[in-house]
Amino acid sequence: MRRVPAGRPTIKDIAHESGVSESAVSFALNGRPGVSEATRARVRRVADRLGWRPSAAARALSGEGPATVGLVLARPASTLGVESFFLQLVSGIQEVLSLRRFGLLFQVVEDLDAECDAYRRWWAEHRVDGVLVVDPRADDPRPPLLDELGLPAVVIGSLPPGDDGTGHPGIANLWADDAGAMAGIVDHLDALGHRRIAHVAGLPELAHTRRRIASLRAEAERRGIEAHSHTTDYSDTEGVRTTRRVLDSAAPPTAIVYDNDVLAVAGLGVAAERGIPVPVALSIVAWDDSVLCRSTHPALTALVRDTTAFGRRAAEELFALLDGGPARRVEDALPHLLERGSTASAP
Amino acid sequence: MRRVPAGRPTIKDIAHESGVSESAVSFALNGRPGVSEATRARVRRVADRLGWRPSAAARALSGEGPATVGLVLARPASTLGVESFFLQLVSGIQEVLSLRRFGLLFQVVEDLDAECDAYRRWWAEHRVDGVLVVDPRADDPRPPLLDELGLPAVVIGSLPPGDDGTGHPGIANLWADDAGAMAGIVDHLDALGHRRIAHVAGLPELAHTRRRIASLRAEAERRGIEAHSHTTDYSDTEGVRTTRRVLDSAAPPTAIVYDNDVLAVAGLGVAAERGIPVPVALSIVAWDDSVLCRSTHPALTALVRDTTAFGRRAAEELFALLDGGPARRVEDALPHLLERGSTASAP
DNA sequence: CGTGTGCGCTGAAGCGCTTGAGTGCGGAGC
DNA sequence: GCTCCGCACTCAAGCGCTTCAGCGCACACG
Repeated sequence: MRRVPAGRPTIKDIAHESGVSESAVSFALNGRPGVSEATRARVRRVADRLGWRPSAAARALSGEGPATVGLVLARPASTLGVESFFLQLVSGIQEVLSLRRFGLLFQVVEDLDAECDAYRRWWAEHRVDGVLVVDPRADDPRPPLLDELGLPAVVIGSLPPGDDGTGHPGIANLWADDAGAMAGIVDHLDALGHRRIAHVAGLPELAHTRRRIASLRAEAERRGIEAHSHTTDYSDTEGVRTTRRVLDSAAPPTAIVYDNDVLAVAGLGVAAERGIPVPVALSIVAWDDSVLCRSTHPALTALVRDTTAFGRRAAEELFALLDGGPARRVEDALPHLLERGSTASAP
Repeated sequence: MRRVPAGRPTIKDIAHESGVSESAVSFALNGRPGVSEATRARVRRVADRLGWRPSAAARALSGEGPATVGLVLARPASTLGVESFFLQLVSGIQEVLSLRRFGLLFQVVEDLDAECDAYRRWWAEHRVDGVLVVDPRADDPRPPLLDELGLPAVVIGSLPPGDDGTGHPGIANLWADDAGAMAGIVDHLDALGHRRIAHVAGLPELAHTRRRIASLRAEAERRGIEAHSHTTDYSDTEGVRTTRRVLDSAAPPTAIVYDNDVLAVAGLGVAAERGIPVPVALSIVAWDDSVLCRSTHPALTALVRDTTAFGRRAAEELFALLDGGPARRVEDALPHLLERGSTASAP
């Protein structure tokens, strides 16, 4: 019995072994016409036996593209690492990528400029076939950049109010209905009798922050509820500070909506520190569920969405784009509010 | 003025433009001898002007390696996404990788088998130069596999008790002194008068869990303190359940050490639910600091380490290995205990 | 003035794969 | 029996870069 050649086998080895040319092997293994079924089967068998895998580099060089998708997370180090959203998203993305043996090139950077640099570099170095863009924002420089580079991309998240995503024909968009979700929260709080609501929001430049703020204002106005939004940088420090300020105001809210789990937990901490009973004197809602929301006492009422599925859909959309499909604008399922122990009737 | 050629410029374009051969361009741009300084400068200028970047694929194909490092995170979906440790580690890793324009290929998988598959695939497809391995465990199949594949690797984290890391010559190790850190915690609690300590630990198969458990037992025995460890899967659910069980025992502990921030927050929630005042009646220590530990009320006393620096050192160690250095075994700085409001004298 | 030496550069091969242009051959069609 | 066609396959070029052998030239040396 012949030994498997040392090092990784190449199609040349397979060609040798099965007595056909390299091109025949290539045809056979890629399932394209030009070889008989008998030959195809034989070649496949030999390839399996030798444990052959296509060299990503060689494929990339000869036109196929590097079979890799890029993802950049632009977050200052201080806010890094606690949000549940992100790894779940990645997990979903990879479920889909792995079906086609695509890799995920991942980068964490400090700011938007660095993110754009990363895209440029990946493009210039032929490192990715396309990218997934998170945290869309107002006046976002990334869609025009990616359009210019001709790098297929899916923007994950709702676009800023007024932007319908048609400006950049090469860029697809998978959006969550932040406005609708906020309306649902206000609905719930309204039904509980809350008339003063505070909203501790995330970064003001993010599109979804703007959508939520706009939706809160509209909904509150419609119902004659008093509501104010306060943006933060998502850090616990600002979560604490903002919560304190809000509670110190002349007419403090009876309910606070937090834009993520970390902020909500920080807010709950402030309530505990002040001896304000939750939910009796104050209701708390967290946007995005996570382990955290379940761990606190009381557990937090949270807006639940299937982030893994969200990631899956984003990756599918990107594949559709890579396969030559149109850049669509797709809406994700509406998240739902899971009532736990942190919301109750207004005092 | 000549237009920049459409698409990405190649060294051929540069060669044309600057009137030398492609090989001269290659020499010039890679800083190797064989070209005059004048030519080198000229070529560099042209390359800059055209915005040239080496094609990762072409480089990879011609011997240089793909300039990419792999990292797999094997976690069941349920435990995913809340630990602060991970993204910080990645952030540190990338600070170092970016210095040499290396990319990070990242994968999240369900279990260890899938992780090994990922390594095999990356190796076969020439996708990575080396990998970083996290969560070392007892009877870990990964070092022998990577050794066999000849894939340079750095194992991040302490090896299991009894394993000195010399078994696999190609694999470096960056370890944190979990035993020493645990000793420091016991020290602190002992000084506060605690005589009954519980340890809500992580996954029993992980090496650092074993080190911590062994160290706790040794330290407690030495001081005549009663101490028990209880392993969990890191989930909040088990954190809650284990804390309840521990507090229900005949002689409940006066201090609990949690193996991560999520477990600790879950534990604090149980205390709140039962009306047990922290730290008056119960002290809580969290292993690994994070936003979470600062957000709760009271804030959690935590074992602080510089995870970003840890990541940086791991990446440096991998580069050293790729540069042909020996596979070393390096110890990271000892973490320190940051006292916050969750520890006090024993009741 | 011839030879040796090293510098600065060129030419060509090769990495593993894809792909379009052939090539040989058996069978259908007249 | 000849042409024509299409199938199954081979050949060779090319993707962008590295690298090694080699080559001409200026200069130093005897």
